[in-house]
Amino acid sequence: MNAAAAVESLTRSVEDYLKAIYRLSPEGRHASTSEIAHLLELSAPSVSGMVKRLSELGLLEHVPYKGVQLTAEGRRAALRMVRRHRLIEAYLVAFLGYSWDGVHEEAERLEHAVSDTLVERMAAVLGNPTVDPHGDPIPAPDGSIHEPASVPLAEIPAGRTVEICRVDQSQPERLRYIASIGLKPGVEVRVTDRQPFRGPITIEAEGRTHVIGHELGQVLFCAPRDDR
Amino acid sequence: MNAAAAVESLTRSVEDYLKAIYRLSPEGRHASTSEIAHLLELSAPSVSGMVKRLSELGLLEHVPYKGVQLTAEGRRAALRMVRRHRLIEAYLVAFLGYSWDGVHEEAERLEHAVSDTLVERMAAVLGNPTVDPHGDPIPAPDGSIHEPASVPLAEIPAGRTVEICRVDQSQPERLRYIASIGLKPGVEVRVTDRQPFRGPITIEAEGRTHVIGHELGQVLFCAPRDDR
DNA sequence: GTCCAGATTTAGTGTCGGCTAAACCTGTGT
DNA sequence: ACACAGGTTTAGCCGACACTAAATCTGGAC
Repeated sequence: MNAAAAVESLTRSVEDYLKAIYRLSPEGRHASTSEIAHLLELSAPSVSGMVKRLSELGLLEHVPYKGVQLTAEGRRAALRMVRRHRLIEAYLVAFLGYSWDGVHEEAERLEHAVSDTLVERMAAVLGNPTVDPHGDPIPAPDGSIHEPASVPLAEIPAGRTVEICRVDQSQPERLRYIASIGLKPGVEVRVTDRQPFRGPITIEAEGRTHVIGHELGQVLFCAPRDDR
Repeated sequence: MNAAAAVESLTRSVEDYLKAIYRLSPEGRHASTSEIAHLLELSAPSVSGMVKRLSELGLLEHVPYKGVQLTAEGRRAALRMVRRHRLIEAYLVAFLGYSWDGVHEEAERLEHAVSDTLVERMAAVLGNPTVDPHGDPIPAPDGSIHEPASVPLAEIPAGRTVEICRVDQSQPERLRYIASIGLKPGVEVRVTDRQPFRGPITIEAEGRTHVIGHELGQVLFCAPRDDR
């Protein structure tokens, strides 16, 4: 409705909503009120109210009782936050001794406070990386992003060797466990055994053998490879 | 009145008020409502209201119509913010290419977002500095701070050589000018001439001669020295 | 001692962004 | 075809913090 809501000068809250909606509505799907509420740990009515305000600001499209979608404007703002978040994570891991399974919270607060200048300087000293420490792609300053194809480790047949390229970070405890056994993006993994019916998966990584549950296998993503 | 208002979990606003009051009330003096309002660029009634809330929180002592003073609790919180601010400035200058005359704003936002952990890591990689890029002392984590004695350049008699140890950063334009002619903490300066009646001061620094107004001479502070 | 200018506080409002309780849709099962 | 469960929205509320206008205090001039 309203024209250009300056992408800077959005509230901390608004930025969080946009990021959440971006995560929940890939490929033009709709994000529901309750999904957003759950992700942000807010009540459904609070979300309903904010959704109304944001759609009046022109940042999203609201179909009552169906859900919301980002407008181009909203998407730009969301991607800007994603870029910030992932670059901050990368920076903290590279230069300030953070472990890749624990940076999330710090980045969550910093992403609302840094200037564009600072973000770009961090990007520069990092050598303009294209993925963050969890293997998630970092959107370019212009908002372009390409999600490299990947398949969950749980779907790799026994006998294959793959490289972990991404780790789902939505469950912190799992993230910590994965980190504790040395699995992280870049590591080579050989699937030595896979039990049926969502059974345990046996893998070899860096010379050590681990048996992990099917659940964990759905949180680790590998680059699909044509070799052996 | 109230017991322990956790020093963490203060609002951005509250943190700004405490910092301002700390600056305005050295040595147990009182900060007036209008001074605070002016420094924070708020209306006097806004300050009055916040002062009431903060004194109910036990962070400051309010004597109506006279002014406010920090309590021990408030002082701790304020010093925590000052430490954050100055360490962030030092970090940005040292590692991210900021100039010492332009870091202030960035630090102003970041100081509210960083965790204690991050601040201490920045301090560590900096080698636990005791002064920031403007020469202002950085409070220790326990809140202790020692303001080294210093005198304005404007009061140094002609003929003396001194080292600049601190620069008042309250006027950004002056700060920029000072930086542009190469004057900064650590630089040696010889006062070659000083005109009476708040007249211009002639100095030599790093082989170059500058004539600066008395005003600028009050913004640059030097370590008092017993030598020549 | 009184008066007045200027500082301070109180009164009353507004916005942002949360909440709960209640009303309302919508789609599924029978 | 309809009822009902569960998700969604509306209504009404609250707290933090800003504002302006009005009332109030305080200290200095005379």
